[in-house]
Amino acid sequence: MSASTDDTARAGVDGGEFRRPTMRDVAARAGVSLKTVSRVVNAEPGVSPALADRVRRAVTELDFRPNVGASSLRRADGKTATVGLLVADVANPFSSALQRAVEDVAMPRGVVVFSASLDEDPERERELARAFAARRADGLILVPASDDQSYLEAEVRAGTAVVCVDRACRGVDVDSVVATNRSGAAEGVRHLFAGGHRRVAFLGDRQSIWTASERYQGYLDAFAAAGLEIDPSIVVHDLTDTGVADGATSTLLTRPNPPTALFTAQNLVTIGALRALRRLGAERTVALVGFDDFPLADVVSPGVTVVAQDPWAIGKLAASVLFSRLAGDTSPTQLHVVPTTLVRRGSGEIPPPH
Amino acid sequence: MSASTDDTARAGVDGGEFRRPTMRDVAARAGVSLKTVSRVVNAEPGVSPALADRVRRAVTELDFRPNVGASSLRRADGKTATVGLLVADVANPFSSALQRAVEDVAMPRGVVVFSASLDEDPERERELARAFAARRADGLILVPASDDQSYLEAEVRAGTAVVCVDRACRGVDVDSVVATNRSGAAEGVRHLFAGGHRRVAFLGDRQSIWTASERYQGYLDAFAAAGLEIDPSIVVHDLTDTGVADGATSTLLTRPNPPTALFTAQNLVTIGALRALRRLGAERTVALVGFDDFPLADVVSPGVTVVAQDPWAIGKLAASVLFSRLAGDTSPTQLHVVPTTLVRRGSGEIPPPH
DNA sequence: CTGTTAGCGCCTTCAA
DNA sequence: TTGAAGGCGCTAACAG
Repeated sequence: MSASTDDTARAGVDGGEFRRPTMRDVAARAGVSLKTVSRVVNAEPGVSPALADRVRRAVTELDFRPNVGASSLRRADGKTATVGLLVADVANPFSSALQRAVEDVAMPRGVVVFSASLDEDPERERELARAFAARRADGLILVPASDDQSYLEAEVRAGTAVVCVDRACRGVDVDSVVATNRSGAAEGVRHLFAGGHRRVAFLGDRQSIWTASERYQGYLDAFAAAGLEIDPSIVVHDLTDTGVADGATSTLLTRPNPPTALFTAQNLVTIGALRALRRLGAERTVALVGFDDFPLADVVSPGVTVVAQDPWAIGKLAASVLFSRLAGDTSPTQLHVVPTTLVRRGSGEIPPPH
Repeated sequence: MSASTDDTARAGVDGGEFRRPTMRDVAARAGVSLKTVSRVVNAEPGVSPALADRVRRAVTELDFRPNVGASSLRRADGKTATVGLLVADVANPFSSALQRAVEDVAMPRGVVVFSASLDEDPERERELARAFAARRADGLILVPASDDQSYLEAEVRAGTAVVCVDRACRGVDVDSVVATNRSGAAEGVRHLFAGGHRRVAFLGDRQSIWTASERYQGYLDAFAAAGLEIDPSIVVHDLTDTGVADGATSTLLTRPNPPTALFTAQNLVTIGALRALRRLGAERTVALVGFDDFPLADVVSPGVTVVAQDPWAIGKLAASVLFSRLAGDTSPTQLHVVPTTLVRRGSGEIPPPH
């Protein structure tokens, strides 16, 4: 039952598994040398049509799949036609739009994408970058979870292209693509001021996250420019998911002298605030401006006014930069800045009471 | 400038790139044999602590990264600690929740995930499955876009584990994990009947998609069980994105004798219908039940009643099955069925006029 | 406990 | 235009 007297395509493993056909098998079947098969498979010129045809037939008959790992081992450029993508959470709409954009640039080039979620954990960032490097990804697109990417220097020197997205890389000289977090946040808060609000609460994620602290700076900028004092009791950080954002919003709105408007600095925070507003029946009395757009922001009522980033455009740009580096572009690295836009949908235009 | 007289770590490529250190480099630096390095790197027993330490130091000093491709080439099991995930669209909430679940099962095992979007294109399915196979993914989790996966047979025979999700695989004997599409859809429609509706429209995706046709069957089942006639003029198929779903809903509701309730058979269709309902100011007069839950379904007003699938649970199950197959489970393949649940949120409880 | 030899599947270099 | 030899980085099988 487990005896393997057949030496062509059976593995010795039990369960009746077959050995994958190799170029040698294809060559034998087509009656040519291994190198000729290699030429045909890689579309190298200089093979007579007759031979090429015989090879192609053998390839389909045997269901031959070239082994990219083996070929990159010997190949001059060592490329694997693989890139890695590290985001905060693939289930977050910002991340998944980014991922889709990267895919859309990679696929037409025959490049496949590794992806992984970091959950803002610096250790996971390093582990997964290492895991992708061990699989010899040609490039890495990374939404940094840590504040120092110098651990990537060896990879970069070895020829791995790296692009940081959403937050700039630090400790290593590579390209980054970021949005106008600070000025965009300031614009959102100014919009609330323009509507007559003075008590504008800030709800944001952990300040150790670069974008979170930038957006908080924008909030501060807007207050400073308007000559207004900040009330630290309506500033809340460390909101890491919708649940805690919901709770924090409740607390804020049910205390004495509540804010008349909310600025939520991240999409999950916005959604949490939205839930709280609805539960309290306050969605038409308390103004809300969120940073980062999300699906259905236009369908809830009132629609949610946001400072929108374009994750798809950001991803496209990041991937384009990555591939041009892989193609040999050695110009100085750049920090690419993508503008945000204020999208008025109703929630941000609610006037203060009085 | 491009001369390379240095033979240690410089590549001949211009641009000053460095060759990656190999086990040989580590061995030389630690003053041991290559095999000893291999043992330490792979945590094989039988290396004296002193040597192991020297090796580990050399590894960090050189920033050595083992080459998984090369190792799998020689390794007995040929495994790459890599799985591929093929979904309809990573940017769709159902797909991205699924992806996250797969990741959560894979990561603790040191397995990384390739992912790709198929956009319901059968050709892309085959191309990407082939691309993942060429990189020797140990397993494949697949939301089929085509109705025949027999092209995977060679992979399966070669030992690649395959699990189909959302729709059962056909043409190849592998595990599948699906939801109760037909009975769930019937339950959703029955719920509208129970609320007094008789004119219930069906809005769905292309019937060539297995889940779409199953859900349509459920719609038919509910009508048959209730002894009601179907009005084909309020049945619309081929709704492939939110835009066309929005348009179709508008058309349906602005014609004479419009339906009093909508059954939308996919999350993007539900969202499109929602947009149309709001634009027409009909969200509180026309009932709506959607198949498949989506973020913020509870935040819009009224909340959207849905037949919910649990993509995270489905993904967890699919990944568990995959890894148990990879671990050697050879029991007969199964069709795992995950139940759907009706979630009442308001839109499905709107009564008919009169 | 440590090292040597051979070869995984493929591409490079070079010769016919 | 075709093919033979050698080696990429690593591990299996066997020595010592």
